[in-house]
Amino acid sequence: MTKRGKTAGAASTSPRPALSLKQNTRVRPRRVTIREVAKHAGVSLTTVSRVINMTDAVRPQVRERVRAAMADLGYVPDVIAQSLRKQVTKTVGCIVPDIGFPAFSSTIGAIEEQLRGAGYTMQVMATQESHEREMEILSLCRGRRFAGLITSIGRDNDDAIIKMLRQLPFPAILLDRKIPAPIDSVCTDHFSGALQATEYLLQLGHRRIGLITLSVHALPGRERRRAFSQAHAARGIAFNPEWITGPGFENDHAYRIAYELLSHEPRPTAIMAGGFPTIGVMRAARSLGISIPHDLSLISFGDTDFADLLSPPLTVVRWNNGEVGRIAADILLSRIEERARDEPIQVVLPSELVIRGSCAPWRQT
Amino acid sequence: MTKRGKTAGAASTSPRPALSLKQNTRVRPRRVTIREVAKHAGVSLTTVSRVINMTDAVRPQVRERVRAAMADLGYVPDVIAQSLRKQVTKTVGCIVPDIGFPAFSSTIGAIEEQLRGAGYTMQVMATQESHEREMEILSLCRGRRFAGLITSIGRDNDDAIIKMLRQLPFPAILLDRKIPAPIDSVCTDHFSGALQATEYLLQLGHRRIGLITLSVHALPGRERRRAFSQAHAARGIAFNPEWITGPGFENDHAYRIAYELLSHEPRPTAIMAGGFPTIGVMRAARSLGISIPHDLSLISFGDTDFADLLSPPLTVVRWNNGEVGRIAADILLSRIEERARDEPIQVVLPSELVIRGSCAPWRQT
DNA sequence: ATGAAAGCGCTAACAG
DNA sequence: CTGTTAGCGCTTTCAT
Repeated sequence: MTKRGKTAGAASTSPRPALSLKQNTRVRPRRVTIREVAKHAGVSLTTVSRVINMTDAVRPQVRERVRAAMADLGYVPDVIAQSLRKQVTKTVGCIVPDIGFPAFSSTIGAIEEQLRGAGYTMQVMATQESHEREMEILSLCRGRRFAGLITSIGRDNDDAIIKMLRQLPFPAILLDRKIPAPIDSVCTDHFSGALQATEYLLQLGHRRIGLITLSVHALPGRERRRAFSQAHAARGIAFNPEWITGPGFENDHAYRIAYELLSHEPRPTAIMAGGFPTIGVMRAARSLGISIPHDLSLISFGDTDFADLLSPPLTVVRWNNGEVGRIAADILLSRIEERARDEPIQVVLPSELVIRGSCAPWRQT
Repeated sequence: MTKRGKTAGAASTSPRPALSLKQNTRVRPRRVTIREVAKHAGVSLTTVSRVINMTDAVRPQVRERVRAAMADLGYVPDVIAQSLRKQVTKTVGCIVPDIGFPAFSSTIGAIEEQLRGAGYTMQVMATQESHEREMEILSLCRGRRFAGLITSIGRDNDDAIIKMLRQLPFPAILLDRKIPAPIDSVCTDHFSGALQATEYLLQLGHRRIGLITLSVHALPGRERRRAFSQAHAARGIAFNPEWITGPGFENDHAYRIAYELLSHEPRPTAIMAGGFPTIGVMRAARSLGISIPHDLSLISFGDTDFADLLSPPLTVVRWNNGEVGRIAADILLSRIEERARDEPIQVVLPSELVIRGSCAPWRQT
């Protein structure tokens, strides 16, 4: 940690440090209240409140006087006080496992944009995939009077979490998760994408396919496994359950899993892996001298900007994370503003296989 | 937008839709107040408040009674009311140009983690690089009673922004920006990284180098330009100012710039580009049949997980965005809790050249 | 060790 | 159209 302090230098010419060591302290402007604005404009609080909220007619002349007073004094209404009084906030909570993780950050970005457009702000919290943190955060949310909550909780079959979610005093919407409760959700159709991918590999002649994806505790993990099984079953092909595995979000975990998977014979001739894990697989393959796609075919769940610049260009299952966020925000907003019908809204967005260069036909062995 | 509604089904057996269309409405639990807890425990509000805040001694027996009442009723203190009363919030604002942008999201992730550890939450806002939005957001922040603000404002030489920043009623810290005001900041030493990169290229014999980076309105852009010039000057080599250009954060903008740069003779024999723009350059080079590193050397500002998996593996200037966020959060926290000395704290973190395979010696032409 | 009362800054009846 | 008044849920003197 390279810290280089830097003295302000302004008063550095004075011979001795004066008594007040605080002379450099930036004096923070005190907050101006509605009361002072009222006095300055020669009206009552109510009138000021009215011009702020445009809730009632105010004589134009007076309104301008108040506006001027607000500008003069640099008045900005205290959102905290407003929220307390109105008993509502314009803040939405957003809980994800990891903010820095690209899939989440692009979703979060879209959510923020959508919320902001509707006059809401967003508070983001990361669970770091810890159940404990998740509970902590959820209970914290209860106290925050959020207008709503958008979340991709870690596992969707956790009773304690589900209970907390149901008890929230505001609407919530799930991202890529499904729980046994009447709650809105926006999911990607990971089943269909994984099905296409598996079938493609099977068609190419692969008979030993590995699957690295989320655990069964999250919808995408379950759906991909289901698609994987179904595609195999449809052709009467058996698969090795040991080749199905679910890593966390950490980077090198996938590397180790892939290394393990690829270093025992017989090894998979093809692997399908989550976006991040794919990088681990590529690295493991390189370490082991396994060439893609000749010795190993690879499909990534999730497209990226650079996927076509890798060598070979990555074949992927593609969907739109931004769209997931945007739609989730829209639905939540409609729920908050009670524009939505009572039934839970469940949206499923498509995913598709994008064939590039990381898969090759498998010579029968 | 594929919306598939789904009826709740529970009451679907009833012959006629009953009068209450709202029967499926999830009844949101009403908020429990401190008053009810007090009544339930047979004590006064004050006592309950005391056990919440552990601010005064309460007889253990009574304390347990209150605790039980809180648990029974599912009481969670109203943070809004607490904030209003205490005149402080435990929320920090965070403003960046784009949340989905990897460099920012990893910083944001680290900030959130650090803040959460100290009991703070974070509100993120994106400016989308719009000056107007920036002003809007900044003024919104004033009203939010944030405990502090962490921001990477769009341009650091904008008087209106600087003025707003100074007038904030809470401490702020800048990320990779420097403004003429006594304000804390955490920056990466982009100068040194860019200097190493330029010198490396020059050493390899390149005499026509292009630079694609942020505008001069942001510190990194200025520092990289300065390093670029200095390295050239030190060797008495001239450079073409038209080959220095600053794109926005959008993806294909860089592609167009690079395409332009590379399609006129004489064209650069080497390009240094920001992280995202690098992808655009690679794509442009591919479109034009220019091979890297043989026909064009390439250095990226900013490392990524996949940089070594590209072909060729990307030579980059590397620094640590997470560290920037963590340190910024720490400093802000120390400022908020008034543990910091009065002088502005300016931290500069190192950057370094990581040589991989995307640069080659240039045959003299 | 506990309680009563006075607000934090603002909005929403309710009168004029 | 404008002002007076009563809180929102909580913390904090100040008494007891």
